Amino acid sequence: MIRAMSTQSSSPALTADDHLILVDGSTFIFRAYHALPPLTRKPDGLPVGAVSGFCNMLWKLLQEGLTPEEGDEPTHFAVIFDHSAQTFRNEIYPEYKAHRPEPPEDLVPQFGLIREATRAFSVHCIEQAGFEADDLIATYARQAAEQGAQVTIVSGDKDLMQLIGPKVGMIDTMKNKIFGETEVFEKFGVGPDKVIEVQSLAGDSVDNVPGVPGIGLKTAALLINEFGDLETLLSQADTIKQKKRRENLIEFADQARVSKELVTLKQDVPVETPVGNLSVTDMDGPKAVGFLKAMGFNTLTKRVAETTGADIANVEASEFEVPGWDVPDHKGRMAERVETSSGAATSDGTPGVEGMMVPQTVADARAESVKAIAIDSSAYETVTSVDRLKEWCEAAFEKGYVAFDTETTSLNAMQADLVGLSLSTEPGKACYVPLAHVDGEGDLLGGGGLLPDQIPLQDALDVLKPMLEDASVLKIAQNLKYDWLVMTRYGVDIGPFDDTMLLSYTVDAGKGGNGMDELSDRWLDHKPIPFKEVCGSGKSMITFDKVAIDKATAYAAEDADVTLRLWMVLKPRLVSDRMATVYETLERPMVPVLARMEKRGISVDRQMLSRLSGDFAQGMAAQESEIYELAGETFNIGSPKQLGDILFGKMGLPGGKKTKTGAWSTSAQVLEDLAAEGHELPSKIVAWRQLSKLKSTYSDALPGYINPETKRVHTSYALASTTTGRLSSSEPNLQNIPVRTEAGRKIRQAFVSEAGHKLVSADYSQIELRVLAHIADIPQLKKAFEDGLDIHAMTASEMFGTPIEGMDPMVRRQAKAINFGIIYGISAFGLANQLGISRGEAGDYIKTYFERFPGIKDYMEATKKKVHADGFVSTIFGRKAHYPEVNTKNPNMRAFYERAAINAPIQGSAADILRRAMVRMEDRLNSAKLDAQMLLQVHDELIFEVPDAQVDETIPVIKDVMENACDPALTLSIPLQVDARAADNWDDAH
DNA sequence: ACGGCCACTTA
DNA sequence: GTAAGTGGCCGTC
Repeated sequence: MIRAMSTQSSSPALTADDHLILVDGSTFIFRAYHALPPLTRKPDGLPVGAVSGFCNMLWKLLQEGLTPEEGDEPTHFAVIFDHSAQTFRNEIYPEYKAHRPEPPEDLVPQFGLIREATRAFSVHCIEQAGFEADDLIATYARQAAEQGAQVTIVSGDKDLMQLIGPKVGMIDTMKNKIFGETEVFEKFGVGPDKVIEVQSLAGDSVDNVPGVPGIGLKTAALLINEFGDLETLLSQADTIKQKKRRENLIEFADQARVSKELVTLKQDVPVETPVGNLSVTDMDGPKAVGFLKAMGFNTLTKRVAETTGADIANVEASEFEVPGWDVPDHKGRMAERVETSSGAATSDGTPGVEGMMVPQTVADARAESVKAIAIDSSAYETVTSVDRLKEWCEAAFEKGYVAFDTETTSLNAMQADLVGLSLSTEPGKACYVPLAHVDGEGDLLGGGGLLPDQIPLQDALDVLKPMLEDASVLKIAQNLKYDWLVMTRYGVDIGPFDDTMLLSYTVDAGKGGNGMDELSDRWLDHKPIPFKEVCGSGKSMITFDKVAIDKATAYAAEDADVTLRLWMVLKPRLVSDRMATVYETLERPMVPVLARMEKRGISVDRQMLSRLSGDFAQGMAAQESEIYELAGETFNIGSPKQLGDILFGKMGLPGGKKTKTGAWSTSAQVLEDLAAEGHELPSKIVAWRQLSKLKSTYSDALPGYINPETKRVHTSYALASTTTGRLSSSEPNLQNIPVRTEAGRKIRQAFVSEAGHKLVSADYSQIELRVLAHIADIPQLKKAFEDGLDIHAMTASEMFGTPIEGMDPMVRRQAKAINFGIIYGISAFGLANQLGISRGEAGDYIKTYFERFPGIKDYMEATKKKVHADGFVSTIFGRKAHYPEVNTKNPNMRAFYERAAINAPIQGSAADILRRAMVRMEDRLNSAKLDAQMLLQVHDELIFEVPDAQVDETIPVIKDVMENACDPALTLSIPLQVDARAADNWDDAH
């Protein structure tokens, strides 16, 4: 039942019985935009997230009023908007709000829609040229209060707090917070009547109100409480004891006066609509329903229809134009059109000449506006007081987002100590908070004492932690996994967040690197200060804590500034390129998952590795003496050049392949061919090299990665380093631990579980071939997987007509090589090499294969066609892999990119599936009350550490998550199969 | 000290 | 034939 709304005739005067509600539309729009997940209208991708938030808020307000109590229903109601950026304040102070970036591109079309929404709900929609919404609110509030009516301002904007009084209240419906004198006092340290005095001293970084340097909210309140008001303070400034404060108050007195004008809301705007005309009117049900229907807000449409009695079926969705939004289905593809215009996209991802002729992409437009504000690394603030740090956090809360970066003593996050951190809330405005800088000069004299003017670490963390963990502030970082790992060691659990590296990777994988310096150059035409310019490089490199604080500020704050700008440029591309789901399901949630895996690490048996190194050395020594004897001299076996001279020069053996540089190749393949001809030396070289590799890369190197504190090895996973969506692992790479040879498996045996635990390895069986069967839709392959057959034997049987039972292993081996070849984008050349057959024979095999499985050929041709036309290919979950140079004229390169493009959807889809499993795994284990810990990922395998007693219970859960990882987004036409085993070491579990 | 090349390891 | 990372050698700076 709709609340009684009097349609009283507009009267110029209000009475004590009246209640005026003034909704601050502008700040609400921004809050709704940032607080709510992005939402787009179904048919055309029109962004409507903020509109939805606004409508829900307005409806709730109209339905329920401000509080559950009766009697405060409004008699007058209006939503007030800002009209334009330029106001009388810019005449007083041109820099006012100058640092404010352009609104996000996907918010722009929503401004008009929200005004439409207001009118659709039959609510007065007020705006006036030359005045901010705040001034209109101030004027209406004063007029209504003077006439004795009650006024409630709906806003979270602190600038409106100066209006609070006996008749004027303020409420923040989004945070469900009522602002009274107490809250004002908490915020400003003074009552509402003195708020402007305090603001004019403290200034406002968000609106770029200058204030007086060195005076923050705390000091300002102190001074105003002592002197009463700004003018009294300024006239008696010479009596202030603190030298710097006194000087600043005298020097910047006029700046304070200008600030006061800026923050004082104008209460005498010649309003075009008199306050008496703002009376509440009955809602026009069909009108509201028509609008909501057009927006596609099904739930709210239904609710409003029920309440107003409008008949949904009989109401047409209203029609209106959205400036800046083209014909449906056009806009969403603009970004791709830039790419598809042949030759338009250059390798660095920027549109070429033709790109200028099509509508600019959202990101391009945003890049232009972000670039317009200069990057000046000398203009950043060094935060040295807790008060200033609090103000920066306040700014982050105000904005709802903040760019964030840590500076540490090491590139290795697991052993990096925090040195400082930087924040940025708007382009051009960033700060650095030094925390642990030491004297860099005196290290020879045993110096290294903590430098002065740094906030004690714990004090800073106490201020930062609530903000970094608050759900209403989006933390923006470049490669957040690093900062997450650092901060977690200081007890801070960062969230929610965006990662600019992952944003770039999501939309541009394959177009180039995703490092900050490269992205900055690509999108902002700006080269940030290189790290080596601050810390040096190589042997003379210093740790960041030894860097002078002013230099550190320039470098670190610039990183935060650049990160924020990159976010502003890249985030809209999720919408324009329709990649939001990929980012939100396959990229962003991987950050905490991988961070926890890295943090856990895995245990390796140091003594076992040490023994192995000894064994390998012995084996190598035995080979060495025989090699020298056969060669007739000693030489460096590890030098391909010297080895080539011996083999192909001195000994006169026939050379096989040549390397890229023209030298005779000494690859294992060549040496094995020579061995097959009866030569003794080459096979010994091969054996020596294998031992040498095992020793240097694994048994010698791995112990050096054991973290002294945790006694475990912590690899680092790169989320954004492959074109296909696979992860990579480094320092150490735990994705290439030997498994093929007996000697190699000894290394794997050194990866062990803790006492009382087992290692569980769970791997997908033939996941890439299964994905291929699904994508290319091959009936025989799908049937074979459904029936659980030996896929390679089935392939051989299909190709050569031999029965599966009693099949020659060599025939199966050939079919297996062909299956793998298909995944790799097969060529006769490659297959011939792999199988040691002629190019002609290999070509015949491929021909036969294509005849038996014509769908494979179709898939390959379609993929090649697509990559040439679009410059990218996609996985089954929509991840893109770009090949910007696929149209090169060099036939070899062209074929190479084509093979890569054929492989990418297969490899990438498998990678997506495992990512989905990983994102869900921890929750599923937790809710099953299992203590299994996910430790490693190796492309088709996950390794867990599981308490002995829980192994049997855990394995089915792991298998279930992995085998059903595609649900509910997608149903594969083949089953996924996971094999899992438990053992005390990785080799036995595998 | 750095980077390219070659070799070897994995999925 | 796809996708990665690391270590030793060796020429260049």
